[in-house]
Order: sequence, then C-alpha cells, then structure tokens
Amino acid sequence: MSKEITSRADDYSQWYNDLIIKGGLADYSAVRGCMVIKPYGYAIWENMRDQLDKMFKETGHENAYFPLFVPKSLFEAEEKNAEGFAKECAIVTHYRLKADPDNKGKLIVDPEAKLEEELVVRPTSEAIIWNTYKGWIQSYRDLPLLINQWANVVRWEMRTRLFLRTAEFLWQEGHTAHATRLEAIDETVQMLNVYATFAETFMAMPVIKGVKSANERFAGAEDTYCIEALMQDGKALQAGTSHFLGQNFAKAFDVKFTDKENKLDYVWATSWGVSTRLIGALVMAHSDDQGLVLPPKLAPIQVVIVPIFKGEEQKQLIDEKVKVLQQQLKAAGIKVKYDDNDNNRPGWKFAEYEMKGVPVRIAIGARDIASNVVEVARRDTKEKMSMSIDGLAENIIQLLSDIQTSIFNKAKTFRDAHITNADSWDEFIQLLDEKTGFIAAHWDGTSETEDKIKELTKATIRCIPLDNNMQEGKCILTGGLSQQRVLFARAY
RNA sequence: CGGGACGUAGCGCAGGCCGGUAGCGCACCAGGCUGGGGGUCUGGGGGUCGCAAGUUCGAAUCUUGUCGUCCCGACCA
Repeated sequence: MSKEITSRADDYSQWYNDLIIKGGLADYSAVRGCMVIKPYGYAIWENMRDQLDKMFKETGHENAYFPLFVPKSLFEAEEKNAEGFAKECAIVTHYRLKADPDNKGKLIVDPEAKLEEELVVRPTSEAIIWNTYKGWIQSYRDLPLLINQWANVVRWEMRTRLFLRTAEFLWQEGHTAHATRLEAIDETVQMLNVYATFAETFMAMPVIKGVKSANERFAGAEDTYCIEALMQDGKALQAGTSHFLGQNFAKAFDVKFTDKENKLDYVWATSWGVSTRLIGALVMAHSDDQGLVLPPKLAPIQVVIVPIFKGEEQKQLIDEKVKVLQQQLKAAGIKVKYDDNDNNRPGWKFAEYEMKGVPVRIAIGARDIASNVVEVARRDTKEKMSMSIDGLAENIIQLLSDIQTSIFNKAKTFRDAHITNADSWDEFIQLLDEKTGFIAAHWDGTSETEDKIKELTKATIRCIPLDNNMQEGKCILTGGLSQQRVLFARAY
C-alpha cells in the first residue's frame, strides 16, 4: 500500500517524516521551511497547550499577547540576545506592493514604501516584552509580574525538519519579573519542574533536568536550565528551557523598581518556553515501525471502535450496542471515536488507527455481542484481549492508565540504558559511535574544550544534571581537573 | 551557505538518450459482490508535463535561464 512506513532500521529520518506525513500530523507547505499542522497534529498540540496552560495558571501566571513585530532598535537593545538571534531573523522592510509596470498581473515591492525603521519578526519576545514591562513596573508592589504568551515565532533556519525545526513555530514563552535574584531563580527552577512533570506525566517521556554550559546557554541569559530527552536513535533532544536572565534585560530596557527601603534597583527576570517541537519529541519517543504510538493523556482519540458486520441487519445491532458503550466511555471522560465509515473495511481501519497511534482499539461484531464481549487491542504492545461489555468503561480507564505507565517505563528503560560513563577519550568516541545516547564524562569546564569536543565528535554537552553527584575526575580530552561528570550527546 | 536528488493527475512514479499531442499504481466518482488485519469486479472522471524564453512544421522530451521542494552537512528550540 501507499501508506507503508519506512522502518527505523532502514532510514530513521525517513521513518520520522513518514510518521508525520502519513500519520496525518502535518504537511509540507508552499513556504520553504514552514509546515502546515493538520487537524490531527494540531489536536495533539491543543492537548499539550491546554495541560501546560493549566499548570502555568496553577503556578500563578496569566496569559497576554505581544506584537509579532519588533522594531530593530528594540531588538538590538540587549546585545547578546540580539547577536545570538541576528543571523536567523526575518525582517520587514516595506509595507506595500504595487502592480509591476513591466509584467502584467504581477506585483513588486513598492520602493516608495520603505519603512523608516525595519521590523524584526520576533524570533523570541524578550525585547518587545521588556520594553513594555518598563511601563508596567515602578514599585516592588508591581512584582512579581508573571506573564505567559502563546504565540508563533520565526527563526530563519538553514535547514528545517518537520516539528523539530521549522522556520515558523508555535510555542509559549513565559516572561517574569521579580524583586530579588533568589526569587527569579526559584521561578526558573519552578518552571523547569513544570516542564519536567509535563514531559514525564503527560508525554510519558523521561527527561533529565540540568543546566546548560556557557556555550549552550540562551543568548542573554545568566543560566539556562533545560530538560533533555533521548530519542530512539540515541540522539538527545532539548525539550524545554527555562532561563534565569539576571538583570540583563532590565538593564537593557531600563526597568527599575523601588523596593521597600525606597531604593531603586533593576528587576530580575526569567523566561521559559516549549514549542511544537514537543510533538516531534513525542513522535520519536514512542513510535514504532507500524506508526505513531501516542500516550493516552495526549492522544486526540483514546479509543476507536471498529464495527465488524455483514449486512445492514448486523450493522444496526452493532450501532445500537456501540451507542450505549460510547456514552458510557464518554461519561467516564474517555475520548472515543466510532468509525462506522462503510468505505473502508476493518483491516484497513486497524492499520490506519495503528498508524495514527490511537492507544486502544475496540472491535465489535455480532459474534461479540452474542457473547457480551468486545475485542480490545492496545497499540503499544499490539496485545489483543477479550473484555466483557459489562463494566467496560472502568476496564478501559485502567487500560489507558496502564498504557501510559507502560510506554513511560519502556522509554525510561531505554533512556537509562543509554546513559554511560566514559573515562577515556577512546571510550568516549567508541560509546558515541557505537552505543550512542548520553555519555557521562568529566570535563574541565572550559568553553574551549567543549568546542574542541564538538568539533571532533559533533557531541555537545547537553546539560549538567541538577541531581549530579559531585565526584572528582579528569577531563576526557585535556586531563584537566573536573568536579563532576556532565552529559554529552549528539543532539537534534 | 556547501554537497546531492527531484519538480509529469490528489499522492507515488514511468516516459525523456532516439521530438509526433501522455501512461501506470493508489486515491476519487457510480454500482455490485463483500466484511474478525490494508478485499474484489464492472464502468467512469481528472494532467496547457514547475515557470519563462529559444530551436523546430511540431517540445513532457533538445538548449538556456529561472523558481521551488526534499535529503545530507555547517548553524539552531
């Protein structure tokens, strides 16, 4: 069939693309580097967004919306941030088109309509937001300011990949302002924990919480905290970041407040974000050669019911039974779809919903109704079982919960098995090439060494884990003194 | 931005060397038989061959230019 998926072993990258395209998550578009997120993929994003939004609100944040465009003069205010993003910005220089006098039916940019000041399409919103915060913050009573926005941003990447790196992507960015350094750091860590909880509980994807080395730090941050996940091909993926920005942006945008002692000080800032890249992570974390495997907590459809019938009479009998079941499942909070489309036969549907990663499939035919059971199949293990129609909803709830746990454990077992200590350069190289995954090794703490390792191996320091054991050792490259192991990996 | 591949029906492709008015599979439409793992039969509809210029009586095919997409690399969430 045309819908066959390239296997992971044959071509991992093609496998990933096949899942996205054939699973109906997204499509290529007419715009280079930009994708169309299709309803099924968008539904996953909506589920992620709703859950995260709830968690943000539970931790005291409010949503707001800031402009897509950033005047260049604001953009350049925080030097490091500007420099970091400068080479991947889309810029608006004109505001009008006009008919091309030499080419009927075509349009050209009207040279008369050049903007006085160019507008940068936001690659991130610190600049426009901190310029706004200046007007909102005068006193410690205005703090903390805890704001999040759901938005799109544009980063003109050289090379894009569906969901993992697109020129335009959807994300959320939290931007908070605080009276003290400590409070800002607490906020940074709190949001990192929110992300980690989300990744593990909802995406069923184990993550390592850590701090970035200076090389990998967000442009303009004092510290970047991150969650790092491991994909099935042994490459790491940064799944979320939370930045402690110190007073850098407050100084750049002159955001001062009067404290309780009537002293003037700059505010302390954080920013944190996750993006539609999480969908890419989700896909790569669990899926197999038959298609997507979605965690029940984020699956747009948790249970699909496929009728199996001969003739209209049986169909009606099944319809009636399913109607009741469907109501029971819905009442139990389960997202259920009844696919009674007569254009496709059961086998086709089985394959289709496996490709789409629907966690549980229920097949029901006249035979089943006669014995008061249904056939239940779980996507993750492909195991089939017979379940009584009585009390089905409770059993399905339990099954969904088991699947959620089971795919998390599977991913965690794989991840844990792919964190390996390396104590020499040779061992490091060998592990990187043959075993892949995270490699815990000593590093002398310098950017030069990190650069050199990257140059030699393409591996970067993914993070310095927060729960690291302090343990002296020698840098695998230079032999310099090291206080702890850091995690290296090749990454997306 | 370097390297590679490719633009022909909605999708996947053949045809191109050797120029003569476009084909296959899937999908789609109508109907029948079917139905517990991607069924089958009959009959249909759909393409100015990425775009532009050139050569020619005649271009999907030859020439030149141009635009775009994907993959690999460097860069990055």
